[in-house]
Amino acid sequence: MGERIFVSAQEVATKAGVSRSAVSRTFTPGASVSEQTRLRVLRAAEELGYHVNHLARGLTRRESGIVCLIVSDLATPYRSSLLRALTDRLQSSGRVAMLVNTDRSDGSVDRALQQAVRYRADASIVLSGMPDKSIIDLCLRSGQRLVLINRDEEQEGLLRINLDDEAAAQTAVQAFLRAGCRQLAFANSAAGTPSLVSREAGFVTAAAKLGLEVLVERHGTTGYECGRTIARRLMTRQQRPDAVFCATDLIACGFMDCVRQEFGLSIPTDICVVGFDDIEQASWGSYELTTFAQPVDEIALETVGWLSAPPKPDFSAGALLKLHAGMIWRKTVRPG
Amino acid sequence: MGERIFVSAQEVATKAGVSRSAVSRTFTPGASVSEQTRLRVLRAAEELGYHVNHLARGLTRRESGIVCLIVSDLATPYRSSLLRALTDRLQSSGRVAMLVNTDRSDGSVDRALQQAVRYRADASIVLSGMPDKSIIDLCLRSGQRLVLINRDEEQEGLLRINLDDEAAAQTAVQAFLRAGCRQLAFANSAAGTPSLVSREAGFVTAAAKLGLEVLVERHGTTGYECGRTIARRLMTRQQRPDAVFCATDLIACGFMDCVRQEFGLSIPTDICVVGFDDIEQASWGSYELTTFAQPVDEIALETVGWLSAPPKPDFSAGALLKLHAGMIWRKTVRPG
DNA sequence: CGCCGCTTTGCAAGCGTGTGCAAATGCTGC
DNA sequence: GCAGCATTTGCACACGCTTGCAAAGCGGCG
Repeated sequence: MGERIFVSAQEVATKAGVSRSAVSRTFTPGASVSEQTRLRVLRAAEELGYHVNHLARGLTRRESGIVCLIVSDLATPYRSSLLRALTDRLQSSGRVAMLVNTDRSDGSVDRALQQAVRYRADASIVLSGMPDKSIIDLCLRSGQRLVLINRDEEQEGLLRINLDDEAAAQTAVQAFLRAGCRQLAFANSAAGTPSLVSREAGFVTAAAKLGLEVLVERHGTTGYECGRTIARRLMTRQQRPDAVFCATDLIACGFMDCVRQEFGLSIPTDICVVGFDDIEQASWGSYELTTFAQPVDEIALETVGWLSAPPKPDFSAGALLKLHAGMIWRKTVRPG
Repeated sequence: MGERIFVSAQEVATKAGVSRSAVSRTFTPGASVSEQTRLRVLRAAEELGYHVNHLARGLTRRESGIVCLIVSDLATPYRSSLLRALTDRLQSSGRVAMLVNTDRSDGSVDRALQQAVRYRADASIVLSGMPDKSIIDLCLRSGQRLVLINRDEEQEGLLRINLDDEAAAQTAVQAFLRAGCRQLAFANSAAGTPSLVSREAGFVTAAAKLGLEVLVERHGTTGYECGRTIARRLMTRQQRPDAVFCATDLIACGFMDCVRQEFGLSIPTDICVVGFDDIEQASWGSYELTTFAQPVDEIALETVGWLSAPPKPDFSAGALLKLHAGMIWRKTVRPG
């Protein structure tokens, strides 16, 4: 037990009666080996249970195949589905994902990136938090590719993927108008994340352009409970809203449950609701929430596409990608 | 761009005016270095932006610090919360998680474990699928620790963590009886996962002991839609159940939505429902589901505890840990 | 001042792999 | 049989780190 007995390329070489280089070349795609020795090596490797040591390989190749995913709120529906899409794409491109959970202390995004550097990750994908500029520099200097998803960071040399939150907000306003709503509201958490901020701002300005004011309410951390609390606040105002855009589907679910159960309202008759993310629960029978879909697969596709792209100065020098979040019509907004 | 310029221990050594060993020892807890040189090394390292290369360290130490998590259905509430607990505990024990998603093809659990061997992972934790015996052997021979969660595998030398599904099922039967239910049913998927199987078997035999028969319905893959379909089947039988134990909270949610919306029943007046897992949605206002809680934190705790334990033959030689799933009383079962 | 014991330091041999370079091999055409 | 060429092979160094071992430094005590 605990012997840690690995078979090395040398052993395979002796067993197959070739040099160690031959073994190495057999497992290096595109290297020069004759078919005959290749087969002999493969057979010997099979019998001995040999597997290339990727730590050693990463050491010499200066390319580990590791991509670091830096995530918080891992157990949240949207985050976990993005995570699934990313790992899936990464794996089918021959890479392997290293997962760093930054739920605990703050400043841990920086520590996560240091971890990535220590393991010589080829790239890091940040789904949460804002890394310090000095750490970003460290990563870039280490030749690490960096992708920030839904973050605002003006640094050059990295890929940023954002959604067109403003456009979505504008669409929401129009949908509410067509449904005949007069008093708009926005339900947000107090987290102040870039995407949340721009959804709110987009909604407010789009409404303002049409001469409408919106009641904005912010509270706590992004999630179900936040939605419930905001519903209570919003529905006890003298000016009750008849349309509310929730910054997140989770918030929307909480909002709807509270509004129905504690205020006896029915959706969309009394009040229209729109969410954002299109988590699985949004399609459940209790909600049937009209919402905007996070293009999770597209995000993953673009991300690992960029990782695989040759380092052309124009492309890999950094870019901002703005993806579209399409509206999913369900039953929480009255059709125009 | 893409220069991959790393600073090595040698450079730090020259800058600090010491030998390379001194640098290495500075970053090795418990090694013998004088405070004076330690500080000099740390300063030089800081200025140069040096970070120990964990690939190289893993090579010599024969201990990579990597733990491989093998998961399917990553985006599912229960799985993602278990994943969060595990990464959290792993990180605070100084390890790092490598995530392998086995959603795609079958046999991929085996490939995932091979991946773990290639990266010389210290351990692998399998949350899904059944690895082949030969691969398990490969892992054990490689000195890798292996943890199977909710899997049935009779192999020696690894840790298995299961829940006491039978006990939970028995508790459910009793709760239903106390609520005055007469016709029991079990809603399951067709996945045939060990935990699903033993929940069903436990429920059926516990009922049988009390002279009750249960209507068992299985369909499709474990999830919300499965619950809806089963509800339709169960509620159109001539013998309608008035109590149903769902193998999973997701199934229960689908079941409840369908039963309320398509059959106009109310819970728990017309029918009692119990789920399993205690996912976040179970506590949402639309469900308030009485269910059994997966002891996620305890699972994570036991797992990394075992990983850290010294390889005593009696303990680390393998063990079966049966954890308790406590009942969470909400509002889908009439109180006795 | 010399000896002893303890801590600190440097040397050098690994860990397992990739790869440039030169030697060896095989093959073709005369 | 031999020159000429393409392919295959082996040697040896490099990658960045840990660690056993012996030498060096340091302080105390007789």
